[in-house]
Amino acid sequence: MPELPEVEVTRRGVAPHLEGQTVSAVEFRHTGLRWPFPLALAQTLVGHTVRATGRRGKYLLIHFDHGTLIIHLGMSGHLRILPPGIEPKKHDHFDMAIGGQVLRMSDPRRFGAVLWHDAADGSVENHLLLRTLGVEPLEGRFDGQWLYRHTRGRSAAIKQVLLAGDIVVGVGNIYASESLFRARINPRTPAHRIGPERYERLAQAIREVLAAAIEQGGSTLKDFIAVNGQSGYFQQSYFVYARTGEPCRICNAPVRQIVQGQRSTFYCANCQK
DNA sequence: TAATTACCCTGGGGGC
DNA sequence: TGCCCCCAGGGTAATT
Repeated sequence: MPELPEVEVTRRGVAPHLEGQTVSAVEFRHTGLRWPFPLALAQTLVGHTVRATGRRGKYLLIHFDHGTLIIHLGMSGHLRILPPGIEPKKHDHFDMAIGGQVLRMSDPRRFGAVLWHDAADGSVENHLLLRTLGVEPLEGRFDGQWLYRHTRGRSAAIKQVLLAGDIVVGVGNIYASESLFRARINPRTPAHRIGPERYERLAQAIREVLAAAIEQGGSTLKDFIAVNGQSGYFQQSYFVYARTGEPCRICNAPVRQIVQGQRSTFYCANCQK
């Protein structure tokens, strides 16, 4: 399932095929994903040129002069760049013909989204879905102090506070478990009970885990296929995620699985206090 | 008012 | 073969 590294790997994969190229056609094969597709998107995009690509959290941004196409991959979505004329398959919901190729979005579980933000409505950062997002974890502003300051009023478990996305974005279920393991913090610890030193370890762990996943091409589990059709392989380096009962790679104690906020959490009770 | 919790959407995969 | 249940991200509504 795409998390921040997969979205960033996807962005880097599609960017050279989109930037500076002009849209020649847009096609939808479904009424919508999480939300209905934007009305008249073909009229909005055809004839316009992609100026740049970007990313905010797990939202992929395709910038035009007159607005931004916002794409979220949900939990099973992926983008591919294809030559024209390839027959769409069952879950291929959205095509954008551009520069002699086709950007195709596939999303079996349809939790993803394709949205349009018009430049007349101001910066895309003001979009309803983007304006409440926390800081980017790979940006300079994000560090242990940032985590410490923004968790003073938060009594919920640190794992769930990370997932909420209002303090730091892009730390999904997999990377939250992995980062907490590396920082040696028990995922059930109330966020406001963690001090500056441990938050510094956590911030560093989050940066390292995400950067390593991007470097390695993103995780795959079952659903992620990179833009060139190759799978990433970060899952080979998991310390705890999906390793219930297997020995901790540090101390050999069995990895535990608990449920927090209806999500599975994996941790080592011996290493994480 | 803000934080937290519960629920919901979908469909692949595993277990029986 | 077919049925049922679980799981996932994250928005929204309900509750604390």
